[in-house]
Amino acid sequence: MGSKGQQTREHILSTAETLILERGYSGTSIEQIIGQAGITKGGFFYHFSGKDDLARHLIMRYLEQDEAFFSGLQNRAGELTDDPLQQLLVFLKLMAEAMSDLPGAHPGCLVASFTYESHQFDPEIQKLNAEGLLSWRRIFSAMLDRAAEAYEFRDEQSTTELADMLTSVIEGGIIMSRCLNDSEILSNQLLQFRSYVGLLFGAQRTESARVAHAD
Amino acid sequence: MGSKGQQTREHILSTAETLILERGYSGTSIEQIIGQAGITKGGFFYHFSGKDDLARHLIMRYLEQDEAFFSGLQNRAGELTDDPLQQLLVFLKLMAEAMSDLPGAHPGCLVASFTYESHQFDPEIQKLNAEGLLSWRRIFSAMLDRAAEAYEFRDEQSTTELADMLTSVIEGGIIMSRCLNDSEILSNQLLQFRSYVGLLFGAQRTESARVAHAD
DNA sequence: CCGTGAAAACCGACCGGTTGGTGAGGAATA
DNA sequence: TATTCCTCACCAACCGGTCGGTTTTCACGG
Repeated sequence: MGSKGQQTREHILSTAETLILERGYSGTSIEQIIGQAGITKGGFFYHFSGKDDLARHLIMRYLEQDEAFFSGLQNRAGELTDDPLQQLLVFLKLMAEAMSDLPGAHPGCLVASFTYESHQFDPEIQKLNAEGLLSWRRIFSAMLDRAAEAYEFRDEQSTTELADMLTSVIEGGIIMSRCLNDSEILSNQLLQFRSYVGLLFGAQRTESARVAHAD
Repeated sequence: MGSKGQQTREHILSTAETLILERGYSGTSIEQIIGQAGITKGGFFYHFSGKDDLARHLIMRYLEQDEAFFSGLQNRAGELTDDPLQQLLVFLKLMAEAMSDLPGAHPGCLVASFTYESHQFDPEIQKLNAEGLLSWRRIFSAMLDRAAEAYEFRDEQSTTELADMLTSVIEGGIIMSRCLNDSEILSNQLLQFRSYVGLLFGAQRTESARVAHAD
């Protein structure tokens, strides 16, 4: 499949992503990337026109992979249950398990990394970054809307805000997991959010044990 | 008060913090900092022994300021109500208002910024960073514990996980607010978390009306 | 199966500019 | 006037990026 060039290109991208998540974008030199990837400067600049070009391809790749990951979980949840709320709860549980299964702490989110260095990037990359967040909002709020339609929503909580809360909890959980080097935190936070959703929808059980009883 | 030197030192620190939150630590050169602060390189190195020394003083300063901010909110909440749960809910509301009142999006959290560049820093700074997160966990879980003692906690949810959720929601909310340039997101996320706490403690309504009545 | 030629993939020396950092000395301050 | 505070010229290392040249790859005619 992938020609030699495509393989190298992909190898550069994945090496660069790892390094950048550890050291930041400005803190990662092209020399470090090529040293780690085992190629030379000329090889790098054959594949990318410059460092910004690398950055652009990095987020695009990251957003694609992330969306594939989410839709994979969504599909599995859809196979396991037909109820929209249950699908959401299963989705969250699966994600929590996936995060818990990671070897070591979560490597980090490229969108967050770039956001904390936003002045280094041209508007195009910043826009891609923001669109990533918005696409997650879309994915999550769509699931919430389906659940809200099937069940009656306890109050008029905006599904957008709830969707954003999931993103927030993920981003914040990643930071805490990394900083404290405790991979359980992110997973626990996802389950806390799941519990919140359960309470909001008035669902009676989330886990094997029951969690809440409304009113 | 502050002697001339102390003033300059403080000016360097605040200038550096602003720049670093925009551009990252590695992405901010000493020349940029001194250019913005209006001093020369020699002046900078009179106050700090190097860039890492600046970084160390930056987080220490940041953590101090942050703890002062939190305890300020806690005191105000303590003045307004005696009930521990109400204090927590007021605390969260005050924080949400403070975040909403910010001109533009939240400038960012230095702990998060450093975490996404962790390989640039020596273990001492990483430890300071982690201790910052742990101190927030302590502050928040202490408030939650007081509320849990006064009210009976619906289930055995760990207050530590809840405390971490507040930190997560703040960190994640900051990222979203900055990336989407929407200062309301962070504030909304805090209110979502407040609503979760209310539900967990069995409180039925959240807004200006009364918030909780135990069982 | 081989040879071949052109395009694709890669190398590494080199460049100008920037980086973090130094040190000798001058100005402000108390 | 002694200490504190700051300036300025300078440095070696490193940065992103260029470029002329070499190797690999592969379709295609023999």
